[in-house]
Amino acid sequence: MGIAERRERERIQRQQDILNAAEKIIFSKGLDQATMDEVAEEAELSKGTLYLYFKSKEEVYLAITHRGLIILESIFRKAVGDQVSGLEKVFRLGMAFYHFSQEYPNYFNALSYYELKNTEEIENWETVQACSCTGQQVLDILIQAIAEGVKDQSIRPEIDPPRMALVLWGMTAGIIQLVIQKGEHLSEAHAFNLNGLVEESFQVFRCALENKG
Amino acid sequence: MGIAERRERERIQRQQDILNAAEKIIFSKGLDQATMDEVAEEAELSKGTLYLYFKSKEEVYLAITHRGLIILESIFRKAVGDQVSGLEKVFRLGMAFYHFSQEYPNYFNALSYYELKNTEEIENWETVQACSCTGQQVLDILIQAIAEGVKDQSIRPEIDPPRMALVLWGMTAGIIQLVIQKGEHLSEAHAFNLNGLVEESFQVFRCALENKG
DNA sequence: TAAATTTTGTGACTCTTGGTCATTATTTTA
DNA sequence: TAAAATAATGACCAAGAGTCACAAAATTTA
Repeated sequence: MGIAERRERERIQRQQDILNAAEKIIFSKGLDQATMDEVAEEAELSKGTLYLYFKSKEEVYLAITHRGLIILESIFRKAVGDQVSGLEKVFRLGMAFYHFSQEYPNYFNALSYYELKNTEEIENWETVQACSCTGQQVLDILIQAIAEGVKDQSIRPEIDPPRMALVLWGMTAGIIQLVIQKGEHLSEAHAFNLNGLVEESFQVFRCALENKG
Repeated sequence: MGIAERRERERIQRQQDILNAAEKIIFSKGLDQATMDEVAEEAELSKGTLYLYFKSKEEVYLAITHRGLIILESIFRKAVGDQVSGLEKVFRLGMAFYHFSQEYPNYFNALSYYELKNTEEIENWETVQACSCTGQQVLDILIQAIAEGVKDQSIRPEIDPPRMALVLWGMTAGIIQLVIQKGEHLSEAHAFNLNGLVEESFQVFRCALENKG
């Protein structure tokens, strides 16, 4: 019988409804200011029900983070869709990450929060696993692009794709975060034009990767 | 009369005592788990007294962050003390930052937290100003090193010191954070040796900065 | 279809904790 | 030493995360 399946579908749907409500509240007021009561009201459910679907507020936010990662993965896949050199793919991934941060700032924030958090204590949570997994898939796309670049000789042969992928990821996340978090403050304090700083900073990578052989 | 001065000294001392207690608690249990009651007990003061010296828990942590920035500034000054090329100074600053993160991981975490936070709403706080100011001084050391490098021709002439300083800062913070936060997880999951990844990643900067003219 | 059983939902309640304030203690001044 | 100013206290409050005994709804059984 398909009742169990339908139940599962409904369960997933409820979870998504709750996440939609949570996003509305959290994205508008910020994680700290948002309360579970508000989320419950927005979702037209009682607070107790939220806790039937999520272990805690933390897990709700983690689930939202996972949504962000899914979106990022899809964006990354599109970014490497064209038939271009590995090196070019790496740059497109960098730009894609930046555009993601511009188009979905709230998801980007969630991601930064997640990367700052120590998830060791809660590593057994389903949602942490999911984030970990999707995060790895996203990283794999970058590793793959670098590996292709090494193969097609657009990227220097001595580059180790997994290691370089981590380096690029960390650095790109770092510079984007700097720009979007401290951007306003820096630009008004020093009449600093931050436009293009991210794009510009990708040039730093170019000569590190490019094969001039 | 020197009573006002002595009072001011005592006030500063109390603040420092409170911060010492707060560090003990927060650094051992983490910011979220640490309570103001515990801090008060550790400081052998009543909770109310804490609030005579700090506006909130947030400000206590911000003051701790400021301590970290002061330490970092001192480390940075030492790092550029020798008579070496500007380019070399930039690398020494990168390594100094990394060593700081290893020697004072709790202060580094505080810094990451601070850089993630949106301090716009509380920009008028004394402590935020202090962090902002010391943070700028730290950045100035880097800007100065780059500028020296441009002058002594160890760094390419078309590099704009303030912009490149931001890029290097963001990227370095990003890669260090990646390594220390996700390091354990990544290394056990993929038999990944993260040793030297930071040093290695500084090589990315080398060809971006180095003047081959 | 009606009763029994299982699943899902509820909201009043508890408990923790950041922050306050009327009161008390100490120090300085007159 | 009395009055005034300053510092410290801890009982108290409010807010919000998370719980649980109970209720409603859906499903199964008879």
